Amino acid sequence: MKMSEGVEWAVHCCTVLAHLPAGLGLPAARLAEFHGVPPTYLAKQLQQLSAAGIVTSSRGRRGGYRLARSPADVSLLDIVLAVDGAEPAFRCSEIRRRGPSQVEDRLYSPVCGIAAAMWRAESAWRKELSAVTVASLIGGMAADVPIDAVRKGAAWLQEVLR
Amino acid sequence: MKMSEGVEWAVHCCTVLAHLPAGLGLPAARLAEFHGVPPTYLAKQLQQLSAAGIVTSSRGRRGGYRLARSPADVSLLDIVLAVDGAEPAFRCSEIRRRGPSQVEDRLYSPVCGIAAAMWRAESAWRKELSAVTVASLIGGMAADVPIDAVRKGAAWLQEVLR
DNA sequence: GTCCCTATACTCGGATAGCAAGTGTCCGAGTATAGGCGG
DNA sequence: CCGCCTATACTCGGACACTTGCTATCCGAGTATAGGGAC
Repeated sequence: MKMSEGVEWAVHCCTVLAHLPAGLGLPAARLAEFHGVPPTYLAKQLQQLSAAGIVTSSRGRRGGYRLARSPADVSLLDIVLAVDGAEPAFRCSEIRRRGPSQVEDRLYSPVCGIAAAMWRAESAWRKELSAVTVASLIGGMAADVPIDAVRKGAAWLQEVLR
Repeated sequence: MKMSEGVEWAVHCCTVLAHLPAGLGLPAARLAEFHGVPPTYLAKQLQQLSAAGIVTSSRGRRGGYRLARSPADVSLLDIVLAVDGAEPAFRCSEIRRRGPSQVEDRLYSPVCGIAAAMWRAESAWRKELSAVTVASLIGGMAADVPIDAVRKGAAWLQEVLR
């Protein structure tokens, strides 16, 4: 089981977008440049974030992406579901109803015990992810990202937005 | 993000194997028949369970698979890791160290805050899975599986083991 | 000097190839059994 | 009648195609801006 590579990019992009001055947007090409990833592919993830209502886009000159909501209102779970898909990782194909031991459909319990256990675990996973927001990530970065990197990033942003 | 289809099969197989009389094995073909899945592909999952030390196999006539440990000592997590791979779903590619804001490697904290949050969530997921064992699954089934299905399954097992 | 218009350059969005991993299958290596043969 | 030996049938294990979905890319649709011209 592996998560799409684009999730990592999308989360990083959101933390960058959270630092934009209100009303301004940052083009996908700039975000790709900042993170050193293929611009054309990153565009795809940003489109999915846009479709999910996490970011808004504006076209044309001086256009780009910006957060659609407050950083505190965007959870890690929101981003993961937007980019990686919302359907659960475990899919029950109801094989318990096949083979020589099968009986009438109406006799089975609504959910298989194995699927229930799997979904309980996924629920715990989602709960942890929903407890983390872009705002809290940025808060953690303050004590985590090298001060020089912060400075260089801010300078770059200044340059690009001009 | 999706889990391998084989995980579901493997878990079901383990619950069946737990019902075998001590010392006897059940061939992959019989397990496939019981669950109504492709025999040749199920064999692959069983090989992985065998490699992980969850089941043991014996070749030749009257051979087959049986649980290597007590059902209470086989967790759902064991099976998932064996079949679906043990590496974490989220892989951090350290993109924070790329682009215009990069600084010397030694200045960065050992783990990226985003990766830490992701792995915390995965840890919660694994914790839930490790709390469920084949034994507890079987216990739950007692109240969950139609009595007629249990009876037919037991009869089929009797027939096959003869 | 001010307003308007047009051309331009820049942006996103969806449609389009390439590739890796999961899915599905097959045949060869190995072993316990069953039957036959000799004692 | 008993024990041994061989041939057999059945099992797992790894090597081999195929398909799906992720990865990566490109070109067309749309828009704000900048510059020039008219008033």
